[in-house]
Amino acid sequence: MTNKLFIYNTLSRNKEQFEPANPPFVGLYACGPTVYGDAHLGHARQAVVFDVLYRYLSHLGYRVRYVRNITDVGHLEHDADEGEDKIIKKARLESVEPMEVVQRYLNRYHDNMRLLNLIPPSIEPMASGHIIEQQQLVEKILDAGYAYEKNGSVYFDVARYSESHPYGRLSGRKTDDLLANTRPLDGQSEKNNPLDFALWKKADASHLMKWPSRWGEGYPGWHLECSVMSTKYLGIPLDIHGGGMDLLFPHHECEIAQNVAGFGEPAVRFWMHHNMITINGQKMGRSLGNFITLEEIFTGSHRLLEQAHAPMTIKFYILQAHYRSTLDFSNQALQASEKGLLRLLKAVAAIGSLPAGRDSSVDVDELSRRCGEAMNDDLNTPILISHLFEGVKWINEIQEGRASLVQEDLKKLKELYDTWLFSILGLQMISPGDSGKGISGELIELILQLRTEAKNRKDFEAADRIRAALNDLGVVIMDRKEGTDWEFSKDA
RNA sequence: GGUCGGUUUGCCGAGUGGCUAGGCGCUGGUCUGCAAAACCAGUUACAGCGGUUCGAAUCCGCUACCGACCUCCA
Repeated sequence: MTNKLFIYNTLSRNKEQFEPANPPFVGLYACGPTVYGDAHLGHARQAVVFDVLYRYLSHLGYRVRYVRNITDVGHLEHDADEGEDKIIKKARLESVEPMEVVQRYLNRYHDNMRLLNLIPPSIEPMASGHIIEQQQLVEKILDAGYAYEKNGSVYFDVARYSESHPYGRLSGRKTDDLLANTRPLDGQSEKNNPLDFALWKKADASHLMKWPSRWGEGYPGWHLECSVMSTKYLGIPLDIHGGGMDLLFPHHECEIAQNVAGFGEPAVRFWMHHNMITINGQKMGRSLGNFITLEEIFTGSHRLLEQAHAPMTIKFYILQAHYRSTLDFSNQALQASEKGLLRLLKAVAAIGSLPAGRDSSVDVDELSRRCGEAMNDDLNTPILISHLFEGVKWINEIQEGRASLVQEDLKKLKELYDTWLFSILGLQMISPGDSGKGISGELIELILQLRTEAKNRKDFEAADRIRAALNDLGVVIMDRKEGTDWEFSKDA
């Protein structure tokens, strides 16, 4: 497992060597958000994980088409029979057009993603823009005999399907178990079987978002959009389909069933699922109401937050855990990430001014190799980051004169960070200059000159007073051998 | 209830049989007028019990606790 990329495939529950179906092209699809509210930490994890995958595949030389959908219709609030579309519900609450809700939260989502320095997907299709295609897939499934129409709605026939195909393979479920453990539905269900799911739902007169179809006015079921849009833009089979573990069942299971029924094959080669962010040991989610939005984190406005955190801190915090592990939120964890990231970035910023040595006491090539090895092992970003800190140690030691690198190796070290830290992990330098309550750098320099003069007179009381006053204004002073350095404190 | 997963040092979090990740914190030291920063050193854990093995955090079994999914959720 050295120079080949291995990815954990949920289908096999094993790490498998990744090869695209049609090299050098890679089709990557990830389930994106339903835009009826602000993105929270969990959405950030989804986006960060697949952004890194996208970047890494590109780094390996693949030509990747990355598709991330936007769900703007068809997502039911409760049970499929009695549900109300989430977007519509929000629109009613806010007395606006459904598409106004979609647009508002989509814009905000994009703002958040930009702050996290994520590369926009190649294509970001919306469910509402693919109604015709979704209807076509419903017809195919009907023609194949795996669905039935009832009162203007169309349902997938799970029982029929599972006679000849394994339903539940991805999520490790058995149809019998599912049947035994499904709650009986309230009222009179139209569905033949509780396991059946909606492909097309009839819309009554009051429904805001609906489209004409041969079954009457209605709207598509949620699972349909991903089957349609992933295959439309990435073909069959497509290489990687990702999403949160909470989508494994029923969403992705239904997708596979739809694909097999409609296209004759499962369509997806690798299924990747990232784990959840937890808070107090519980999953952070919209339904539990225990989520913290990205906006709240960036501004520090949530009651559980002790301070605001920069987008890069959030990203670093996410990348310090492996994507298949749960990641627990806490102020302490976030602060630890922030400090670590600042130390890392500080060292990296200093590479350019390191003196070249006559020989190299450490092996940059070896470190670089290990970075690749970490990523090849199912995107082990925590290990990659630990290697990047190894380099930090070197940089600091070179500054202290206790290690050395020849010019060429210094250049390689710089390239190492350009590649792994900036290009693949997609982290950015945090510029502290925009904080500090509008004090100009020149003014600070002037004051520091006065302080240096005071120090030279041995008037330490004055020097300390100046330092304390500047500190209150958010300016941190560091006396070095070469002179006094300063920076705006992070929470100024 | 069913299925699946987890329990790692003060905190976060890697690690699938021997080579004691990493970050944060803490302690001591170097440097400094003092701080800060930086560096050095220390902080050595794997829920419990039993088994396999020359050797287990890592494999097997049991127990306890936690969680995810089974309804929408990244």
